[in-house]
Amino acid sequence: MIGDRWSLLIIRDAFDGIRRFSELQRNLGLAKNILASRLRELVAQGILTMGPATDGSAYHEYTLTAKGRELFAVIVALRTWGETHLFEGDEPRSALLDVKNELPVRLQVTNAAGEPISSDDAFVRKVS
Amino acid sequence: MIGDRWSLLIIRDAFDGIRRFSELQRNLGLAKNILASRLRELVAQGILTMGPATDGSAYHEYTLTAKGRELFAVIVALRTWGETHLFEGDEPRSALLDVKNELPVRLQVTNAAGEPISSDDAFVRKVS
DNA sequence: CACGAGTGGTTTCAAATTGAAACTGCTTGA
DNA sequence: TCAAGCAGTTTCAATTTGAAACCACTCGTG
Repeated sequence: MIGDRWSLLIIRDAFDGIRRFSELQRNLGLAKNILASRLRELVAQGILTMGPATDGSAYHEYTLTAKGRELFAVIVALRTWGETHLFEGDEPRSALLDVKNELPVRLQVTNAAGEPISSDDAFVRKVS
Repeated sequence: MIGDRWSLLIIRDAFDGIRRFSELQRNLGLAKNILASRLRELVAQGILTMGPATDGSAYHEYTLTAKGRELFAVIVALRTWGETHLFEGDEPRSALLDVKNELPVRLQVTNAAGEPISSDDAFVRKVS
């Protein structure tokens, strides 16, 4: 799933409201066969569904399932990191804003009490 | 960076304290040439650094830079999603816990006021 | 209602990437 | 001292990618 170049970008676009095959292809600039293959995989994994278009046309569109929408935090995290590290100086960038007040969205790793923590404050435990 | 199968897994292992080449290779089960190539790339991108080993041996080890450590939220998000969706039933899984109280770590997308939001509550704005 | 453009793919084929295995040279511990 | 481990590199076959051509269907326009 995360194991390739395009799947997460497709999911990101899906969160941005992109639903159509051709729109995805133009947006991402990937080959149509690769896009078709990735969409097939994402549908098979239950992250996207293919349904009839909502605009009345005979085409169909891809939308996120509940399982797919749960990737929101992943996309926000990657977007945040990318915005601060993947640009040099004056390149075009974008921000994720709250619909209501248009202030930037934030992402926090917290403990059970809701206090922000860093990687030093956490450890992994194997669970059988 | 996110554009391949192994880089994020290497970074995840780095957060788990894996620092040595051979340890990464055993853990991830990838070919040594691919691992060497990915480590080179990650170092070149300033996500990892290669330094002398801290255990006194003449070998060296890879550690996360500040830029790399800022990927913590991404790794936590992916880990959380994977734990709830990538296992069926009784397979081995792991949890990320707070060092102090051993309670699970959580991840939240919030607005500026700190209130949790979903993908419907946010939109992307292009900024020049 | 014909037709040119757009949609949503599949097929084909060359080029790039991956992965397994063998090989190398240095280090470590017994 | 010497076998095992570390940290790679090289080689080569197999898989994956990406560009381009092709195809069938649908839409809007005149």
